[in-house]
Amino acid sequence: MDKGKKEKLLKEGWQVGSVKEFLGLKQSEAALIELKLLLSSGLRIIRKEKKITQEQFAKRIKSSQSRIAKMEKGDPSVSLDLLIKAIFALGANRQDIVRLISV
Amino acid sequence: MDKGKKEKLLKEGWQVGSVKEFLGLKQSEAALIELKLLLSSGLRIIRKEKKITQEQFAKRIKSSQSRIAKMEKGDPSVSLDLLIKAIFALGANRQDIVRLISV
DNA sequence: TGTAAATATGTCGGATATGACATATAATAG
DNA sequence: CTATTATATGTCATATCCGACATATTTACA
Repeated sequence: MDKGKKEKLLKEGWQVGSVKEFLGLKQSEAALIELKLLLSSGLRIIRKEKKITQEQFAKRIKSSQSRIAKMEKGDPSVSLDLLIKAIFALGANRQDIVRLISV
Repeated sequence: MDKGKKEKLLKEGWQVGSVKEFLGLKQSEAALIELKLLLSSGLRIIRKEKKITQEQFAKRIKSSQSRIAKMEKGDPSVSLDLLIKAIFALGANRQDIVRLISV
């Protein structure tokens, strides 16, 4: 490939090395899902430690029981924002989050 | 407060200890914002390490330059999901995320 | 300086996540 | 078993976030 063309392609985003990066995108999707699952199960564990029901917790954070259930089940409709907001609302701090997602 | 009433209130969410928990909610909001800011600046650092512009990066992850700018500036319209997806897309892994948010 | 590249800011229509609700299923006691 | 309580699942209207675009501002460097 000639130099000028390569530069142009690079400027446009990928093209050069695109297959690898396509995999990269799928990888990062997978990494995000893994992360969410770690937080989902962490949320459930912490809530149970606090000995409250999904319904009680939902009222505290002005959400709904069904959404809490979805959070803890790793439902794809649940955002990272909501998950982490919920974990913080249970009294956890950043280090607790770190512990949850470190393996 | 009599026992039955307290149980009923607890069942409804907070009421008992509500001021503390109100603060707790604001605290968790603050914690979430702090977290996002750590990731925002982390994203910028990693992108610069990779020596690519916001525009190039945007094309790779099928986003837009303006959204990348907002991510890195900690704009409130940017979700945690998008931030972390972007960081993963730059080749980072979970441990890298952990490093970014550990103080 | 000037000027081109990079980044920031504002806005918008469409896409996705939200709480709420109904209802189904599972778990726990009596 | 069978009530009662807890959790799960499906759906919906509204709220929020998204990429895209236009444009302003900042940065880099001749």
